[in-house]
Amino acid sequence: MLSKKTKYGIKALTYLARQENRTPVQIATISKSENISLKFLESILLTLRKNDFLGSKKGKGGGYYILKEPKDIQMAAVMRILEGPISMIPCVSLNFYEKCEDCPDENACAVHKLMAQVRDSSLEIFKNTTLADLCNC
Amino acid sequence: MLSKKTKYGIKALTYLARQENRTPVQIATISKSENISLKFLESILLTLRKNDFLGSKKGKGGGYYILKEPKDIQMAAVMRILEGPISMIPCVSLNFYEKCEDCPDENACAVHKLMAQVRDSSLEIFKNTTLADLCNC
DNA sequence: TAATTAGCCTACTATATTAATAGGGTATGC
DNA sequence: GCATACCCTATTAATATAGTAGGCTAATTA
Repeated sequence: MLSKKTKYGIKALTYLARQENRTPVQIATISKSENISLKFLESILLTLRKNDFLGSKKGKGGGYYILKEPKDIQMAAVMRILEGPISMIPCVSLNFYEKCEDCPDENACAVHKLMAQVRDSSLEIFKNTTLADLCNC
Repeated sequence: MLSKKTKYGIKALTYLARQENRTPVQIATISKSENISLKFLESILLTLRKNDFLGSKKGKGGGYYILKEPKDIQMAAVMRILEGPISMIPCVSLNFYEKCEDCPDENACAVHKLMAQVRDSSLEIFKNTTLADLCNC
């Protein structure tokens, strides 16, 4: 299941991508427009800022704005920051690999084999889809 | 994330698919072989039996056995029984659809658009992969 | 420079789900 | 008729998610 964190994060990114001239938008504005808990959104935007997707401006007239061109923001990167691994199981993860405790040989494991295929196809979509594709800009 | 329930269920299915002549296998045998908690596995096999993937035989010499040919068992069906929806978000689910509370128009929703693509590609894999493909039998 | 604005940061809590455990019940077969 | 092995319900522990609370700090504007 996709977490609300990721869902809200993607919605906020598309909202900001649609702004012209990178005008800062206040958290409260996005919160109201997208029906997202203000404080929760605040922490999500903070994460996106720390990972160099967003910039922020303090004080009056401040807010968040997008740093890169939407077409240069791969959804794979967004997913990994907000959601974590793209694969459904750690033993097939490229960026968050972990061995299964119960599984002696992952090359012989049916689950591993299946989930590796799913990861490949999902990853291809996330890599080939940019923020620009999602917000029509 | 894939639940252990699904992971264990798939492992048990492949184990049973490899048995010749549909000889019943005891829960304890699978539990030891695959390093799965016996009681947890018990409930998983029960679910698979109730959904007509497995048959069971009580008493001495009893156990579980597979009912259909492994090549006729789509992983999509297994996933839906054990894991639930294949999509990452209810609003794009074909079998477990739910509207998002916060989203006024899902056709305009970036998350919806992205997740629909991911569901399509995952579903295709789960539909085209059978138990026979996973256990080499 | 003082007041206001709006992001920054830490900590806490409520809820739900998952994973596992416990314990007894019931049908089967030798 | 007794041992075997599946059947079923209930409970609990651990974990992650989602949301809340409250104060701090930097920037802006008058």
